[in-house]
Amino acid sequence: MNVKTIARRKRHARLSPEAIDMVAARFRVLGEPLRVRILEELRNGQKNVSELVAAVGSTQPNVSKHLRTLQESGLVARRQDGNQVYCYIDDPSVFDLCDAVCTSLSRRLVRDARLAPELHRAR
Amino acid sequence: MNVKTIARRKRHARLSPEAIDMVAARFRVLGEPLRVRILEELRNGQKNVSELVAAVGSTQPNVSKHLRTLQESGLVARRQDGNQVYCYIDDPSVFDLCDAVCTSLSRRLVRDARLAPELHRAR
DNA sequence: TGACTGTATAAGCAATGAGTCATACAGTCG
DNA sequence: CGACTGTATGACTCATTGCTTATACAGTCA
Repeated sequence: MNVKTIARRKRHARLSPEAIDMVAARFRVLGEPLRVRILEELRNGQKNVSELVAAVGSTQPNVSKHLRTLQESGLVARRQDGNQVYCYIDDPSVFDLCDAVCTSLSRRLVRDARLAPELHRAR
Repeated sequence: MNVKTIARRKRHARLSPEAIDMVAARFRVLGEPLRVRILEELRNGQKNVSELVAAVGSTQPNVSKHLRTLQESGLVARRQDGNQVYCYIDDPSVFDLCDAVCTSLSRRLVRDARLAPELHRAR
């Protein structure tokens, strides 16, 4: 696929199969709670792997693997400093996605609450 | 979780584990190429199941199952009309997500092309 | 050099989920 | 009613992937 195929895409034009695969792949990376958690932790600044392990409450190999996934997708970058590896957000637009989803979900929750208020009454 | 917990979330405040799970779940729904394809097909208006099956080139049971997933996540709604079931977008903000990902991906592709132009030269 | 810390990787297991096939169900039409 | 069409569901297979454990590798410090 030409490099700028996606960029040049007209509004509402059909995405190519390759483009759809890339879009779905990006969403799939964000479809894992632990990875979203890691991104949230990095939202306030870089952290090294150990700090992330402690912050998200998982094992070091597991966090390391998720960081690899996040890096390969271009969302996170890593910088080695001596013994440690510092991770930081490489594509801040990912937070726009998260915020948009939060907004959409909260709208839905409020709407559902209106439809069935008895299920959501404060305790 | 209180209904408006997500809605009231402060900017950069930490998301609750439940909120993170919900966000990841929404992304996971979008992490399947066929589902993105179905959403794209519905972008220009409602379609019944048979039309979707023909449009996306999959089997009827498979499309039906993905439609169920899309409906349960609140992205798509269905309306029965006689023998047929018409599907339509129930949360148009999903296209904002897709477009944002496309923009991000194209930026990355262009950037990578600058770093390694020989890999992206037009054939 | 050797001991230690921080990170990455490999192997194995278990769960998830996409796809297929067969079939059930519902609506229409004769 | 029976035949037919459109859609949903259940059972199954297979590939993917998250997690764990053990281990390898790299950097630091004595």
